[in-house]
Amino acid sequence: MNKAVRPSRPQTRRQRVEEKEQAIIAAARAVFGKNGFDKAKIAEIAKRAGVAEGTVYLYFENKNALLLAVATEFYDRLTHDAAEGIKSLPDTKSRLAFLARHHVERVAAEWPMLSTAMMPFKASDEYRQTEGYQLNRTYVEVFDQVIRDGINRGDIRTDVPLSVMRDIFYGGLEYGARTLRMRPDRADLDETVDQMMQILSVGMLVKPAAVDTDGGAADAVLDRLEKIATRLETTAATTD
Amino acid sequence: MNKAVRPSRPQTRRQRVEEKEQAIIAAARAVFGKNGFDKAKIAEIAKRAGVAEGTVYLYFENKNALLLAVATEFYDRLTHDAAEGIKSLPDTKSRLAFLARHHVERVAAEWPMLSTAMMPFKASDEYRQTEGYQLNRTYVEVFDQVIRDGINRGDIRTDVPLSVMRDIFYGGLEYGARTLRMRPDRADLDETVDQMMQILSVGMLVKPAAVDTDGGAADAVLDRLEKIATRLETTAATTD
DNA sequence: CTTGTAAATGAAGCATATTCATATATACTG
DNA sequence: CAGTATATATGAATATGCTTCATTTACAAG
Repeated sequence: MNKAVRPSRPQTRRQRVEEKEQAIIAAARAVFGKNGFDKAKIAEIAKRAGVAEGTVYLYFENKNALLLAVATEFYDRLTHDAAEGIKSLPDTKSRLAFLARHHVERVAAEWPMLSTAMMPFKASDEYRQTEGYQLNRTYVEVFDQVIRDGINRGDIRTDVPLSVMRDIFYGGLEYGARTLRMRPDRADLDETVDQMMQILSVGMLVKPAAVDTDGGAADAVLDRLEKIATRLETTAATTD
Repeated sequence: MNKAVRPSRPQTRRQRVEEKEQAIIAAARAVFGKNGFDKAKIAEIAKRAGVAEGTVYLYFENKNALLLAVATEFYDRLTHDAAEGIKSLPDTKSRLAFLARHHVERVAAEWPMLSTAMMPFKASDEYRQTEGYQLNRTYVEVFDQVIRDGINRGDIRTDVPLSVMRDIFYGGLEYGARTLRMRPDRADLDETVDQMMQILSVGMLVKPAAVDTDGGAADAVLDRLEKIATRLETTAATTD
């Protein structure tokens, strides 16, 4: 129970433990971020966190669990900021643009960690059973909601499944982020994202111009079909 | 020099060496493919190839070099088949469709290997200096050429850089391939690729060409429909 | 002050990639 | 064909790095 606040630095025992846990996570983030998961040594993480090697295992079951902790913090922030960012945006297009900008910015920043981070998860066919998958799932839920909303508003085409849109959106952005990071000329982030959105939005949005993508052919077919159907329904009650 | 062909199994010394090298690569492909790079044990590869553990290191500097050998074979085939496949295709749109189908099919098939395969390369910021990057570069050159050609023909929009198109194309397809592989319901590959192309082509192709987004399919349907309607109208002579 | 418990330590254990001293097979030479 | 140099092969030894564990230290309660 709480007796009194000791004037010394660390307060209660529990608090000191939490602090240490944070220190280890912070150290891990730094070391993972430097050269990726594989090259990161537990020894270095321990040293940075100011603990013995064995202590790390008092807090995390193994190296993967440590990565998961780092990834969880990252995804929590990412998801939160994504959800927060679209709140004030009124239309589907600007929401998607925001999500794209936000994603690329964050991913490009934490690239070394991320590229390897999800690897232990993504590698296997059982990816779906991993916690890493769940983190990602929660994150992309923000995107999914924007799309569903967009469909209700009539902004988004309905002939392509959500999952396909999601894959193209995030797959494309991830590659884009990587390219951005590698480029020696450090091409402008905003400009690149704009360009990506030019392709993506045209492909996903049902815009007035795109309604007529096929030159009205589909409409003509549908019209004609309706007429025939009506006629068949009214006349022949005999079908096979 | 070639003396005479010995009737025994292995011919010249050089040939036996090459055979063994191939055996090791084949074993490595199998083992990498099973559970990815990390979980693959050199010991198992050696056993499968019928050599001692140390022998592997006579042929390949280390595990990474072995992966590179496997990846090189994969990419060589991939690149060759891609280049071959588009040769007979006349228009930009069908070429892109072919490249997409081809890519997804191959990537989905060799997923466990690939997902980890490029990881040791992709992880670092020096990716561009790796041989893995070069393999990829050569491969996507096929795509780049299709796009450049498409631009000359006026099929492809010019307001978005090639690199952006490339990233979205292959990034999207990679994610799509992964999803396809994970799906328990094993969604139809062709259908999924079609859907992806619906987004990608609208985004990349120039409008006028997009008037005919479905390659004239709608027109064909309409024609057929008209004929059927006419026939129905004339035979069952009951009109309203 | 004593003692039980939580927390921490770093040396030992273990799994694997890689190296190396040694052995074997092959080709060449006289 | 024997002798020898060279290429090839071996598997035990080494190195590295994650993980465990017996021991120690710090803390809180009585």
